[in-house]
Amino acid sequence: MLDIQFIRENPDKVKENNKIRKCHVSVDEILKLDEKRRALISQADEKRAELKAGSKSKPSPDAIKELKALGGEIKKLEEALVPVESELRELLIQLPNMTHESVPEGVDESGNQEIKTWGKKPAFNFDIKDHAELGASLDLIDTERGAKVSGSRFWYLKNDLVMLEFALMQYAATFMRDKGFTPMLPPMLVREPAMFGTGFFPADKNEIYKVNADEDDLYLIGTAEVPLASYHSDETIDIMKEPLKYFAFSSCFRREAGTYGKDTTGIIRGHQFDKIEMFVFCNQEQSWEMHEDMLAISEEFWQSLKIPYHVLLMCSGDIGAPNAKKYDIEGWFPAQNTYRELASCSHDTDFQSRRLNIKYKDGDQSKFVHTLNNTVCAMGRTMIAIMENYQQKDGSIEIPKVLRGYMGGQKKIQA
RNA sequence: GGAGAGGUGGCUGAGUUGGUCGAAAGCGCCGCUCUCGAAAAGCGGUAGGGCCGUAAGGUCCUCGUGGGUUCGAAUCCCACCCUCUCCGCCA
Repeated sequence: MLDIQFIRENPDKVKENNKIRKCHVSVDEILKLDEKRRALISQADEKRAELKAGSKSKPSPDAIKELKALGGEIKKLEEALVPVESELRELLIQLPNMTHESVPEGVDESGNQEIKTWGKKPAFNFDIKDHAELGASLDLIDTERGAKVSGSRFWYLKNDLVMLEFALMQYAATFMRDKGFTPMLPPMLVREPAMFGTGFFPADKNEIYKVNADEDDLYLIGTAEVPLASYHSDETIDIMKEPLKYFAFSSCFRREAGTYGKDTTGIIRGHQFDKIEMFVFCNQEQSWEMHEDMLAISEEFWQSLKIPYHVLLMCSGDIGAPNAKKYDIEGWFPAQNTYRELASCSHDTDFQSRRLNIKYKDGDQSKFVHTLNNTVCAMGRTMIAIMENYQQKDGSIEIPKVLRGYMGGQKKIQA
């Protein structure tokens, strides 16, 4: 959500931003409604002040007659205000965040800039398998029975792949704790305000599962970002010296509407996966540096797993509505001969904190916090990267050195 | 799921026969006085937000949330949310 005062004072900037963010909401319409709204409020306030003054002690019968009339006028103004406010709000919540100046302009993923590559892509002297083939031959993934029980895009993980996920979770959690982040296990069902506050509603509503639609107002989270961001909602937090840094494990649920036929083999895209996410509440002065720090933490993580990757600076047309700026880290997937998204590092400035009402005190000034989020480790995709990059000629999979300690010293996954 | 109690400012907690109550008191916090300094004591200040205004300031809204009754509501009515206690059930 943008500050209405900012829009009032910088309509051209907002219009320009809408253009590069592919948003078609009319800024002029917003300004018109805003003006209407303020006029109505002023009128109503004036009359209400009159009414209040007149009602202080017991008024005479004559005075009551007048006050009654006044009350009617106020009611009329209030009724006129209702549609104006709801229309204004409807438009405001559709506006994307203001784009940071360092973000390249572009219409889709073709506009993203590769700003770094790391690691040597493995050279194989044998015919490599993709992760689905490896999963089948080593009895690690059962997609057929997943579909039988729950439908398409569901699966069972089995045997050493399960143990590998537990090892990864343990490794990633320890890694983040050692970086000074507070470990969390959040609720995976949230109410509507949490979804709205983080920006998933209204923009991505059709991506979200609603539970017991008629009975409960609960939604399955698509990422731990939602409960983490909402953790401090309606609070004033103390972050002038140090930001508040958290990481959380959660399962993630996504409807994947409109992805028919996309990534249908293996476990690259499913309705449910496990992920560890980091989330930071930061003051406005330190947040841009924090964003770079978070990217650096991610890079260190992938380097420790020795997964080749590159970093993309996402363009204006390919970032989500809450983002002011975003980096993606894409890992090398040898069987697809391409990079695929492993992590997404976003700076949302005060877009979420305005909706969630999270502030901090800077001296005697009250300001909205900046929120940042970044994937630590999405288990499924990470395991694909491990399986494919670490596969051996004999069909086995080597286990990355840093994970072996969490698997009782096991070095390989083999039949 | 059944029965009951309750949600007031950073915290504790008054206020429920509707009328200068956005709200007593205490704690906490900030400032000043006293002191070489600190403590104690005394004095003063101390919620958030909208709108108008360069500002000073003015004005309105908010006592869980949303509606309603009334000239006037923290106080009355309705719906919802949350917390606590007891019973039942349960990983």
